[in-house]
Amino acid sequence: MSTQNPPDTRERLIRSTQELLWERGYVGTSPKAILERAGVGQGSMYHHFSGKSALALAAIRRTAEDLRRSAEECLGGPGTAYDRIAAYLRRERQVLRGCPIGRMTQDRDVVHSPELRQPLDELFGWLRGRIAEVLAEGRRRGELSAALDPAAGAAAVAAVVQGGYVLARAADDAAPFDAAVQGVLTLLAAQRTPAARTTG
Amino acid sequence: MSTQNPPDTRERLIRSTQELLWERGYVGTSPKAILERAGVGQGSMYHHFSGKSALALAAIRRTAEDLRRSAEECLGGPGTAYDRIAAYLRRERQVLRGCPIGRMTQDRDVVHSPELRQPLDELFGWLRGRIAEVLAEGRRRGELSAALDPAAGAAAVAAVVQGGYVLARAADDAAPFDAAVQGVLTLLAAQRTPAARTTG
DNA sequence: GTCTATATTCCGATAGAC
DNA sequence: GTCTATCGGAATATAGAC
Repeated sequence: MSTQNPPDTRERLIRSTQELLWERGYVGTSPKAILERAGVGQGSMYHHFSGKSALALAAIRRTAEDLRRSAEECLGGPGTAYDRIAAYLRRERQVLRGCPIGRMTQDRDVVHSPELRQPLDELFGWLRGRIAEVLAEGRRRGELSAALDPAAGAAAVAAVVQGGYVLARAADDAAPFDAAVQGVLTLLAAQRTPAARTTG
Repeated sequence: MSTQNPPDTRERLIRSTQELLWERGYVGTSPKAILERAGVGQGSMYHHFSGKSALALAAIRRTAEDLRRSAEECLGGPGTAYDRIAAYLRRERQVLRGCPIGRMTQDRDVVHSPELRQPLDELFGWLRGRIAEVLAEGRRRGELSAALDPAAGAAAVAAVVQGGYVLARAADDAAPFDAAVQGVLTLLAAQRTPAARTTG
């Protein structure tokens, strides 16, 4: 826990690293670039962190926490299960920048390090579980068909988001992301029981 | 077009690059590593290619061609529209290695280069179009509900595959990929008209 | 065509002054 | 705590022999 005053050196280092990891990935992010963006010298970084990987770990954990909070805002919101999934899928995103955590899965040094991979595993594990809860609740309430498997449906919803980023970046256009979201929502809407179709 | 005899130097360079781009991405792949894997000297590479990016372009194009052929084998196969989508989603994959083309979308140098991004755009553009064709055909034949939008459904199917890789790599486990595929197939199965439910 | 030797720059980390 | 100076090694490319 750091002091919550004006961003100190340690805090600036973490935030610079969060940005750079998002933009360039782990391999593509050099300590030098981090220091320049943070506006501090090399000595500061090695005073606060043992090296690049320790700083990356702090940055990845911070980003994962932020994403989790942001997802919970939608998934824990009001409305039917379908409404909450739709809110999550349609929430504002910088589609062409991709997912700051999802991108880490394409970085060899990250997935090969148990420490660095752990926050990724935890975030996506939590996300799939949380979406599955919402779907299961919808089923219990009679909003959604009993034929829907919450765990599988949740994995599909989470995958559509991550894959949507990939398709959008390949096209340099957010349209494929939006189409994928629309596609899975249409499929999910068909799982609603007649009684639940008053919204959406 | 190269000679199709025993793999010559140029061919070995391309294949080494295909492997390394898959394993390490563009930024993480050095000419030195390519040469060592191909078993040739530095001079050979700069004789056949102008540099790293030209060699990467040849490798990416080759990989995209291979993936396209492989996808067409499933999508152009026999059976109902649902069967063909299911065959594509369930075809054998090295899930934890990820998609060799999808991973390129997380590489800054690749998406920022119009030349290097083009094969990615073409492959995923073709894939979404091809899946949409299959869905549209299924709708015309009365196998699938008229409520299903082929383009959006196709984007969702393609996204589930790409996102499935991301979830699996984060978990270091293929299970989330399989769950996502199962999830979207269950949703798609619900779009089949009663007459088409003799298979699957 | 293919090789080795070399050039230049950047990487990630350490040393030590202030 | 923060800075600059420096290290050993790797990245990408060029030069030039064979």
